[in-house]
Amino acid sequence: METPNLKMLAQQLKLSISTVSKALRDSHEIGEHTKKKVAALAKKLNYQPNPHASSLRKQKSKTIAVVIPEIANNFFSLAINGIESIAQERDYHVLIYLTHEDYTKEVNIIKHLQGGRVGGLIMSLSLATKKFDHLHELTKHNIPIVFFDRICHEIETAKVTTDDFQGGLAATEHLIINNSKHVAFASISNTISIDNKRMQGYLEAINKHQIKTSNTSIIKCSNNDTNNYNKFKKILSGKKAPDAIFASVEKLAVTIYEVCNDLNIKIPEQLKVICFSNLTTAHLMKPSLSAIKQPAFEMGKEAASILFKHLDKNRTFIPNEHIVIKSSLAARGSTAIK
Amino acid sequence: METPNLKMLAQQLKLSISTVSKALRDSHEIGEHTKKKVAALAKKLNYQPNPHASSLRKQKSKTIAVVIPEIANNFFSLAINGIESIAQERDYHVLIYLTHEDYTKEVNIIKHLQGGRVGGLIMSLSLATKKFDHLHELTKHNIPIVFFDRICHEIETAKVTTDDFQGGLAATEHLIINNSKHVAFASISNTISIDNKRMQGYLEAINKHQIKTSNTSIIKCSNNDTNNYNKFKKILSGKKAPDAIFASVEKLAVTIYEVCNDLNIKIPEQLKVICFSNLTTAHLMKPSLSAIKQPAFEMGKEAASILFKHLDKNRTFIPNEHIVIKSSLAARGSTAIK
DNA sequence: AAAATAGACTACAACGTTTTCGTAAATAAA
DNA sequence: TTTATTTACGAAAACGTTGTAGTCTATTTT
Repeated sequence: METPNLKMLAQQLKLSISTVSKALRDSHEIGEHTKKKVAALAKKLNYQPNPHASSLRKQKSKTIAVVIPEIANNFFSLAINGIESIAQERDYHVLIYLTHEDYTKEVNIIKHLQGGRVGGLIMSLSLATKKFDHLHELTKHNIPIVFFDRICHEIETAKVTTDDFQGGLAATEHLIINNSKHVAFASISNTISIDNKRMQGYLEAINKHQIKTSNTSIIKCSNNDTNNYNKFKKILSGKKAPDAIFASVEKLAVTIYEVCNDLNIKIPEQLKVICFSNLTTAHLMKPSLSAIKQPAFEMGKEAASILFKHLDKNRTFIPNEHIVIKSSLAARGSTAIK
Repeated sequence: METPNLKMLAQQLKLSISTVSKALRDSHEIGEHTKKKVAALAKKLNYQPNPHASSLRKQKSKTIAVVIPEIANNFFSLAINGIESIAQERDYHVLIYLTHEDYTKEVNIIKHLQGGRVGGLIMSLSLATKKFDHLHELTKHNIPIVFFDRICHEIETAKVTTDDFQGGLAATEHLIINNSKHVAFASISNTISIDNKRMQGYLEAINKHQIKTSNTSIIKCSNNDTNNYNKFKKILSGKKAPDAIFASVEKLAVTIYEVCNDLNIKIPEQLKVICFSNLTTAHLMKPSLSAIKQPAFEMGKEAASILFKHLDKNRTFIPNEHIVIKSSLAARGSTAIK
C-alpha cells in the first residue's frame, strides 16, 4: 500500500502542497473550512508526515539518544523508563546506545551522533572513560548532552544525580551505628564521579566517628566479576577482614553475597552489607539487602525534561546546572544487629 | 561549529558533490587518487553523512523500533541487550517504545511508526492487546514486524520464542517429582501466547501424572500487583491451598514470596514455587528461586538478525517462521524436598 | 584515420517537507 | 473612488543525499 504524503492529499483535495502542509500545522494563513477538509482526509488516509523529510528540512529531529553503559541493570532500565515516559508525552523519540563500559564503543557512538541524527542526548559515562574530547566535539557541533548519574564535570551542561555524598555518609553511618568496627568501602572505579562522591561520604563518616581503617578499607574493584570475587574472597578470609562493607554499586553487593555464601560467612552477624541499589527483590534476599535506593525513574524524567525544554526552544547550549534528587536508605537484614 | 556536508567537502576539494558522494561510497566510477583525497578530508573534518537526507533519498532508514510492554524487567532488558548488540554490529539504530501493557498506547505507537521513521520493528505484545488491526495496517504499509516472546499468530511473519510448552511441562513435572500433590498454575493473562503455551505444558504434566486439580488450580492473575497479592493471599490461606505453584512470569513469583512472608508460609516446606524468570539474584533469594530461565539475550539477537537480514535485502515481507530457543530449568531452594 | 570504448568526472532531478515570497480577490480605510 | 490592508491560497526554493544520465578526454579498436 502506498504511504500517503502531502502531494497525495493535495491532489485529492485539489489544493497545493503548501496549503495542505500549512493546514495540517494549523497555520493562520489557511481558512477554517479548508483546514477541516484537509484534517478529515488526513485522518481518513492515516497520513503521517515523513519524519526524515521533516527533520531534513527543519534541520532538527524530535529524536534523542540515550547513551548508557548497560541496560540489564535495574538502575538504568528504570532511568530509561523515566526518559521514555517524558518522551512519549512530548512526542520525542528515543534511540538507545549501549557502551558496555567500553571507551572505544562510547567514542564511536558519539562520533556517529555528530551526523545530526538526534537533537541531543542523555548520557551516563562508561567506567572506562577518562578523556572527554569526543564529548567536547559533540557539543561543539551543537548537540547538547544532559548527563545523569555518571556525570562529566568537564562539560558545561545540566547534570542530574542523586545525593551520592549524603548517601555514602548515611550508608556508612548506618553501619557504624549498627556496631560495625571495621567498615570497608567497595569501589567500582576510581574515575567515575558518583563512586568518588560516595567514597567522600564514606570517608566523612569514618572521620566523624573516628573509625579505624587499614589498607584494605578501600577495596578497589573493577567491572570484572571474577576478579572482584577473588579480591573479596581474599580480603574476607584474611586476618584483617572488615565486619561491614559499603558497596558503591549493586553488583558488588551481589558478589559479596556470593563470596559469603561460599566462605560460609554469615550476613549480618559476621559481615554487614549495604549498597546503592534498585533491586526490586532486595527485600526477598537472604538476608534482605539494606540499600540506598536511587530515584532512577525520577532522574530519567528530570534529565529528559531539561533536554526537551532546551531542544524545544532551539537552544543547543545548556548552562551548568546540577540537579540532585534525594535517595532513601532502606535498612534491612543485611545490616541488622544480631 | 558548522557540521560538514558533501557540499563543504566538494568545495574544499574542488570537486562536484556527486563525485564526493560516490568517492565516499567507494564507487568504481571514481579514481583511486580522488578517493584517497576525499577520504582524507572526510576523516579530517569528521564528516558524517546526514541520516535524514540519506533516509529520505533512499526511502529507507537503518533504524528499527523495539516495541515492548516494559523495560524495568530482566527479560526485556536482556532482550534489548541482544537486539542492540546485533544492531551495533550491523550499523542499525534502535528506537525504544514502551506500551506499559496499554492497548491504546500500543496502537498510537504503531500508528506513528507508519510514517516511515523505521524500516521495521521488533515487538512483544502488550497484555491488553486482543485486536491486531493496527499491526495488519502497519505490514500493509510495508513495514515488517518480527515478534518475540509475546507473539501474534494473526500476522504472517517471523516469531521468536522459547519453548514455552516444554518449559511449562518441565516446571510442573519438577514440582510433581519433588512431591507436590496439588500443583497450581498462576497465569498473568489469558490472552497472550506464551502464557497459554505454558499452561498447556502445565496441563500436560497434570494429566500425565494424574494430579488432582480443583477450581483454584489455575490462578488467573493480572498486571495489578495489589490484586494479585490479595488473590494469592486468599488462596494460600484457604482450605484447598496448593502445595506448589508454577508461576507464568517472574513478578507473580515475587508476589507469592511476599504473601508467604506475610502469612508465614514456609517455602519450600509448605509451598513450592517455580517460575519463568531471568532474575540475576534468584540464587540469593530466601529461599533461592527455582526458575525456567529464558534465553532472553539470544532471543533478542535472533529477532534482530532476522529483521536486519530482510531489511538489508529490501524485503518488506517476512514469511512465517517460528524460531524456538531452548530455556533451561535451574532447580533451587524454592522447590527442594525438605 | 575514423570510430568505438573506457575512465573519470559533473549536472541535475528526486525524496517529502517547510517556509518565504508572491498574488489575486475581498474588505477596510482614505 | 482610490488606496491600503487583510484573507486565503500557490509557486518555488531550500534541507543533504543518491542515482541516472550525460560530458569530456584519453585510449583502444577497426
